[in-house]
Amino acid sequence: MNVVFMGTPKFAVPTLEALAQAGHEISGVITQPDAMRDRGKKLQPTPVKEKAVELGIPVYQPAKIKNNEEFLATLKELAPDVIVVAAYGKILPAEVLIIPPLGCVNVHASLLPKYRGAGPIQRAILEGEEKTGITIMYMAEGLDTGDMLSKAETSIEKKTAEELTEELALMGGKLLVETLPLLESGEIQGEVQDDSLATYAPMISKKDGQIDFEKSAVEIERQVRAMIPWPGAYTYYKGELFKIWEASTMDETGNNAPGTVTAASGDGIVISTKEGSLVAKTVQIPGKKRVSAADYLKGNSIELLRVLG
RNA sequence: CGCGGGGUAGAGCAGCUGGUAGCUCGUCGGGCUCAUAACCCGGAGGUCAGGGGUUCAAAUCCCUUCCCCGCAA
Repeated sequence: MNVVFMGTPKFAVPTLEALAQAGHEISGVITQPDAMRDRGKKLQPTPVKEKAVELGIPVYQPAKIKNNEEFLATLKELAPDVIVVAAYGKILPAEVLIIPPLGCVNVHASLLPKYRGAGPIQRAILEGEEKTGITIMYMAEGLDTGDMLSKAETSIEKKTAEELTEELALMGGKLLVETLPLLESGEIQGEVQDDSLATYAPMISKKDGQIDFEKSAVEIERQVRAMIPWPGAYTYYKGELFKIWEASTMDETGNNAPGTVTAASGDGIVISTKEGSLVAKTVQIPGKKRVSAADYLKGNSIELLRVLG
């Protein structure tokens, strides 16, 4: 099939690869414009652009999609049978959605209708879901509201958002190439989403990483996993940023105020919470690398009974 | 050239108002102990990221290269 692919971050790359590997003719790749991504450096291409260039596919990076006649014309010229979208980063207007005969198909990282939106993976972890997955769906004008075509599941367990993203990305590419032929032959039809079950997963922001020790240790541990690789779960120790990259929980709540450091050893830095205690296993302070609690304590002292936050 | 922190023994850090380097952990040897990831004694281990400069003398001051990281995006 003649496919136009739209995607931006790392998550979208395996889908692009899967499409190419499945032998589809990818006439164009649309991705976000290059932007300043790293410190000090200059413009950086998106992961999808890098892969597209590697595959020798023409790349388009329109600054905007809406009311962009030139882009619309280009898209029509590419004459895709279907447009595949994976974490592109912008809402597609109706005039784009109607271009491909087979429609626009989205690879979404949740089991819709739950977790519509830009942060489905992290939100599923935060909420303590046992499983999540991939939904391949038609795109509609609403946010992730289109009819569903296929799904695949995986368990969350103690995975981090980074691990889940990688896993789901691969899963998404696989499921997509399995779904496309069925779509082309008309063997499957979209299943309408039950809006009453829908939840919204807003994009993760820096602030989502701030730890609130008034929550339970279990919730905070989920937050730690959900904030990997970005922005990282953090609190403050003596006014300085203190990130926790890996943690476990203990049942003991104790009598200390939430956020109090109650113990520090090679096994971890124990912090009391509203319910249970959090044991920080891997931490990081500004300008330094992530280190195990044991390594951290070799050269840094931690004041017991100090309250973090 | 977005702002900033940092590269010192295997690991994590101190020293940085210049005079050949120190702490904690680990490691090796010994001692104590019923016993120990405990304690005591002793030892090994460092071109102080690379290059250049200032100086009688630089980890410490100046210039530069490489690498790591926090913030901001």
